Amino acid sequence: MGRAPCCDKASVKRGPWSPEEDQKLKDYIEKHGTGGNWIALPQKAGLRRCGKSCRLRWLNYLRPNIKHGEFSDDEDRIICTLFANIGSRWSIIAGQLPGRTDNDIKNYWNTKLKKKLLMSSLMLPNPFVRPPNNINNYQQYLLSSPSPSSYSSPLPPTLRLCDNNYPTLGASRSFTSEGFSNISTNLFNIQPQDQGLGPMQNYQEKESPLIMFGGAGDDQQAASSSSYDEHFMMFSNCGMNNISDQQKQVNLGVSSGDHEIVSNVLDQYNMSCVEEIKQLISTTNLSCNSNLSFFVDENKTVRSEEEKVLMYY
DNA sequence: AAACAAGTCAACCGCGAAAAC
DNA sequence: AGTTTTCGCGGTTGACTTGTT
Repeated sequence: MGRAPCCDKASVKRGPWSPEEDQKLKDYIEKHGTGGNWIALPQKAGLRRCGKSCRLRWLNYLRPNIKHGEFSDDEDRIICTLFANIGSRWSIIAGQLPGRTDNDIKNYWNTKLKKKLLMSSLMLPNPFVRPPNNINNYQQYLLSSPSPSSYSSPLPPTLRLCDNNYPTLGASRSFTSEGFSNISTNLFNIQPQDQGLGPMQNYQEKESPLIMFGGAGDDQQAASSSSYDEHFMMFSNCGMNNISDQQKQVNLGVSSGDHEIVSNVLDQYNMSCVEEIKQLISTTNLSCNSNLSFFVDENKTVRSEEEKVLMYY
């Protein structure tokens, strides 16, 4: 036996709203408010509509100060950053964008922004590639890049999205996607067979700057305490399900120390995106069940990982 | 010009949470 | 304290529009 329907579907009108219905609903709510009862409202307002339908119509279309039309670059950036952090929590994201509705943002993400993001990810150079020594302005370096983008990126170019289920780097043998929004930001070149070897062995050899936000347990400690240097940084306390409180404390301690380390390292690279990354770190709630992983590597095999991104989408 | 494909977005659905009883 | 009702959310649908062949 299923749930009782909220209204008699046979007697209510469905489909697009007519201007007359809109006016009736608007007039009623402006005069009486919603009365805290959407189910009873349509009858009182003289509408042959389901209460849920009225609520949706009001919230998404009729209520005052709704903003329609193009999303700005700032709005794009807010949506992308929040999505990377909290996933498809549209109502929360909408809360940060006055005048926008969760439905609008969800549609915008699904139909446009996701693709826009992907295209910009494929077109822009890897911003974590260390600029040549004679270039001390990273913005300049990007502008002189041989692969300029015809797309405008809604994100700082540091953020590239891919499926968290793809093999992650060797540091992450205890890294899991449990409870993780299915988007994380990754750029890495580690092979699946390298997983489980531990972080330092792999990355020191490559002599590439790698900054990783994410990981847990041994990996995190190893990266943070034993041999961090300019080649490898880690910041996170993610993936800490099923471990002892004591271990959690260790990890949390490690990650709070890393924040400063990461900031210092980012400062060294003189990149235009540094402030955005710092912002991302500071706004990310790294709890046991939520995390942000962020892998960056200057290795030239980045392109193949981006093709995986394409497959995912 | 017609047929088809792809994109868009308003609206619907069903579920879990919260509130009311 | 347990049950029922309502709300709010995220995923999905499908009618309509736009683009392509």
